[in-house]
Amino acid sequence: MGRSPCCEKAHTNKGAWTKEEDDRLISYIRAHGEGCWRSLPKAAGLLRCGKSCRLRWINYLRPDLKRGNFTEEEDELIIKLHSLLGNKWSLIAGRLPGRTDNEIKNYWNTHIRRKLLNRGIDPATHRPLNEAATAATVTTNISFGKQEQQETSSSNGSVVKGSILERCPDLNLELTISPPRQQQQTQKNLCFVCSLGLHNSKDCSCNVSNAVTVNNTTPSSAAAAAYDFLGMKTSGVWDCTRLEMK
DNA sequence: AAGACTTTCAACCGCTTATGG
DNA sequence: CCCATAAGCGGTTGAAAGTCT
Repeated sequence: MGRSPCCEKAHTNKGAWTKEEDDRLISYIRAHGEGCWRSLPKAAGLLRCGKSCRLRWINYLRPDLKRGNFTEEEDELIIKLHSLLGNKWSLIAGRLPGRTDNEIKNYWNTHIRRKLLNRGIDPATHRPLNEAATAATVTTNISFGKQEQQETSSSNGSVVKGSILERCPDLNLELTISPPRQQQQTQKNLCFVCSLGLHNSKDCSCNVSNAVTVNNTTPSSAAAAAYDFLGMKTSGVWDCTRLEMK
């Protein structure tokens, strides 16, 4: 007994999209907005499944997509966010306006992985390769899912998540990162540091002072803490009570 | 010039999560 | 709650383009 198909495959096109299909999808969404993806293909006169339409729109046709090469700053941001979030491409994409999860995932697999390997860094653990080889089971990623949170031990007992939970039994590991789009609409000409939501950082060049609430810390100390955290400048022990960013 | 090999990235697949009745 | 359905996500695939020999 298999999973029911998402659409009637006999009557849908597959493979690369034609210019005409693109035009139909664009004009339909312009006129009606992103509504129900399942019913969209029929309404737009497309022989595609809703999933395919959604993907095409999100990854290729959306007008706010940046396209083009990634900048050095974007590279470094992706690396930092990946070290923090792991393969949560949609979360990472949420921090890079104009970039899609698919694009970032592809870019990671084709460029950044190699870049890190050339630096002698294991792309999976973000630790030096020789260290990663000897401590292969150590992970610095923060877990999100129920299943992952159940992983609290390993053969050598050195899983960071386990030790964090041991040291901070009340820790809420739910990490909420707000999308930057709304801020960017009201804050023009932000420096790179502030574009990450890290206002008041010592590296801020635009001097935008803005409230960043991280639990009970003051905005400025919270921002500084968050910067250190994202910049992995901690002295090896993360202040796990400050992980929640709203 | 041409065939082999490698790289890139759009698109697909199947699973998980969210939502509504 | 439970179930059905839709949306979202991450891993994977494969065609096309690029590079090497």
